[in-house]
Amino acid sequence: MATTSPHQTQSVFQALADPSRREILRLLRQGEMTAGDIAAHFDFSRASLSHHLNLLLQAELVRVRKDGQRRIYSLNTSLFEDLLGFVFRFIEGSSD
Amino acid sequence: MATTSPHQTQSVFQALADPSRREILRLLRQGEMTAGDIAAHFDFSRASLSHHLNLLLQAELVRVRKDGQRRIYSLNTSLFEDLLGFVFRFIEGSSD
DNA sequence: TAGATATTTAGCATATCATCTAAATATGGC
DNA sequence: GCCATATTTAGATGATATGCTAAATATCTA
Repeated sequence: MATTSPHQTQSVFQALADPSRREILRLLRQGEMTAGDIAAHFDFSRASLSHHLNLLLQAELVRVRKDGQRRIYSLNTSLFEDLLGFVFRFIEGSSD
Repeated sequence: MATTSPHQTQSVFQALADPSRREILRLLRQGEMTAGDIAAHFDFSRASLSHHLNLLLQAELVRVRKDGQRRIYSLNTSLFEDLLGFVFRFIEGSSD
């Protein structure tokens, strides 16, 4: 696994501090999803979701690509699978 | 390593979201310290440090015991060594 | 007991965060 | 080009977080 640059440490921890964002990450562990698909799992507005996704992108925890009018989000697995898998398994006791 | 209860997940991630608190945890990896010793490493007031320490205690990331007028803080290593050691090593690239 | 030291608690100001609605941008299909 | 759909951006607002100073609590020593 690659070691990441220190400057993004804060954005990673900050991104993980919100329960909705952690839930987004958990959803994405099952595979990539459009913004709309993700939104369907939450009560808050799409604008709010977009904001959460932006923070996750900044932290490089997720990636995005365009497919027509949709944007498809996926985990940045290189960082996520190793780190977050570990975190959820041992801290939350509820990974996949 | 013991699995922890889900209810403290939020307090753990929240505690880790602040850079000063992460720095406190890093300091404590070298051994237990009094509140005053910890305070000497930071610019903010002792009242603020006390607040940070409280959040770390709530998250069960640190423990405290009394020794006379001092309070001696230490890592709750059962949670910390496994989880945070991993996090700092791979995310921050700067653990020992 | 009085005074000094170590630390926390209380109360307050300011900064940051999560969320909303409304408007903007981009794409697809007719 | 026009309209519908998918999503983001902008701007505002209430809640939460971080920091301060002052006061309270606890312990040690003379």
